[in-house]
Amino acid sequence: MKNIPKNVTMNYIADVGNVSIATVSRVFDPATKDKVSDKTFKKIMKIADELGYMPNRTAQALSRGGTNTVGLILPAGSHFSTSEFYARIIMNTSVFLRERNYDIKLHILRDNEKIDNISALKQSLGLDGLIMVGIPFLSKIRSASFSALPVVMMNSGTRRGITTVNVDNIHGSWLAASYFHEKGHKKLGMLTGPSNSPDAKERIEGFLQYIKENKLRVNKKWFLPCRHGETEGYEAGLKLLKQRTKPTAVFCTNDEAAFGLIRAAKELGMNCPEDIAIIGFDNLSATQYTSPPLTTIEQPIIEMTSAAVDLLLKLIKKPTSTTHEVFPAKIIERKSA
Amino acid sequence: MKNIPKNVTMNYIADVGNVSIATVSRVFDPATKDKVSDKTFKKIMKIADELGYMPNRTAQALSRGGTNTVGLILPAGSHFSTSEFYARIIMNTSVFLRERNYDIKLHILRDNEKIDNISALKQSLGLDGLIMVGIPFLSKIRSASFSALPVVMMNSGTRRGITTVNVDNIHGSWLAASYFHEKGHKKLGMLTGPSNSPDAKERIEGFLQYIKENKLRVNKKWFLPCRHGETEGYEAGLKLLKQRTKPTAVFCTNDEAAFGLIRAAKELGMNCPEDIAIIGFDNLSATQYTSPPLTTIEQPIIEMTSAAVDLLLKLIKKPTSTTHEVFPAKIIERKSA
DNA sequence: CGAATATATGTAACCGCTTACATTATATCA
DNA sequence: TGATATAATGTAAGCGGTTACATATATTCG
Repeated sequence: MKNIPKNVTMNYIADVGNVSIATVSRVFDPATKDKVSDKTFKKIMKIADELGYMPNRTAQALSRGGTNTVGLILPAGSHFSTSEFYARIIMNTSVFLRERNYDIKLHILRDNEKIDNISALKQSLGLDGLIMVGIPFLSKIRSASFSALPVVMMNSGTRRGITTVNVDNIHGSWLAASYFHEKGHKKLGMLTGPSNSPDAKERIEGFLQYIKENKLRVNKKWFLPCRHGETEGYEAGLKLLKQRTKPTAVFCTNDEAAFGLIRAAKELGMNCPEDIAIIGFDNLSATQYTSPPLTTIEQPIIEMTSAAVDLLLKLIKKPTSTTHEVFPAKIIERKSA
Repeated sequence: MKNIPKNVTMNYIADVGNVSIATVSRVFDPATKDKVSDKTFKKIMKIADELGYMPNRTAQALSRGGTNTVGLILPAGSHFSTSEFYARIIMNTSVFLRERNYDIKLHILRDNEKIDNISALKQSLGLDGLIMVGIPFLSKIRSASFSALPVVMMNSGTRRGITTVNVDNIHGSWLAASYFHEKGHKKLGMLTGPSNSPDAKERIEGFLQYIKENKLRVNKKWFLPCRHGETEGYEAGLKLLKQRTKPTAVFCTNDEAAFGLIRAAKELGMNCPEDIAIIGFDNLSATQYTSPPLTTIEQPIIEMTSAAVDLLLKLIKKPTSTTHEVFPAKIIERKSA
């Protein structure tokens, strides 16, 4: 018996089995394995088994011109390392892709990293397609290069020529305003989120829309930007609530900011929801634990992720026209408003 | 001007630039780019820029015999999709690897997926190395095949021949018991976690160790297993606290179970920490929001992740002897104990 | 100025697999 | 049984890079 090489390759299996490399290749490709005689198939499988052989993915990828792996691009950010929202997306995407026999490469953008060439990024990472989450508008990207690529953007707004998946931010925040109003609030404020977030932008829009529809007064001082973290929410909250005249109800573009706002209110001796009503966005698991538990707007992450994956795989198989899917937001009623 | 092919390859760049493919290759390899004349370098760079060329990772990987990507293997689990602990590990690993110019492939184990051949997994996924987190002992793995591979296991216990990174579970839970005892508690109980978790096992051990050292009574009925989720903690908590005689202090192998326990206690009309003291493990961010805020044991995730990455890359470069790193656990004092 | 040395570039084999096409073995049928 | 269809296997050219080695060009110096 020859001595086993460090890397068992298809070639080696072919040698041992006394068949050609093509035959071995056929054995390992589900699409062609029935072109091989039963006897040969079993023989090769046995050898491979004993030698612990599996086809080399890299070589397959090069040869087939596809890697069967998809990139998940996420923005970095200080608050990021703990954000449950992104974590859920990662987990779900990973699981869904796995079910469809795709691998997932995680690519967290560095703080100042620009993406000016999606195509190169995809190529350089050895990817078949990309799912980008929460990426602010990328000015440098020629949409031309874009539309040809299998890319779907989640929670990044809607853009022509790009397949997108979004929650209905407008209606979601409209819901929040409406909820406040029904409870009798007339002075509505907002922690408006990071200025470059597409999601945040739409959430402001929906909130204002309700306000206008119902002829409520809007006070610009009650609309404060704030990054999506607890600390940031706390600081913005302090600023917001220390004002002479202040809102009686505040909507936050995400839950973490709302957590901070709750802390700020508490610190200023205000009671929630009596003195100040609060609604968040995302329905993170911690919303159940705060005092009071946080009323919030939920986005159907599982459905959205699943859709993103399906759309992407469809695009990979055949570049079709672009789609925009929008999923309903839902208010989760707890005790903070 | 020739028409640009759909896939710009090195060959094409070479053609356009009127140099050999080898030269282009040199230009793009940081290690060899100074072997190219300045003039040529700039010329090629300019062309590549205009054509949006980047070397194909897959081809590089095949040729170089390394993919520059590392796999992160995580267990699945129902509670999983929300577990912040794993999310943090994922984020940190991703960032650290990125800094070192490695990519990360996420591989979430299916519910009943066995890993019986690490080597094949690595090969088949096109990976240079593996970081495995929270994987219970894998009987089928021949440790032989193991030790030769660049693998580091995190939070999976310590095993000969495998490089591991762990928090000091024993001391951490010893700390919890000691904290209870100092507060005057003598009747100590535990939600002992999933039966197959290496972490949980050690946490039980450390807790019992303190109990024995201090000659406290141990009541087996106060030690209940429970998977690491809020619901599971709630259910186990109910069972635990409905007993005739019950503990006055309960240590949970993770925070989420502790959250459930808090809920169960509340539901049974017990006050925390007066009637029942509770300590968790992990210091999830939600620990600050519960009522009362949860006292917990923290593991230095960032340091641990960073160590795991460093150890792995070292192993990839040169298979050395295996290491076992253990990081200190720390008690984070809040209001629940 | 020509030989020796250093620098820049080119040639071609190889990485491990896929696949169109060619070839050979086996089955079918008048 | 020989011609022909069918099934099984083999041959070899890629896929897009890397790199040892060969070659050509530039520099240095007695």
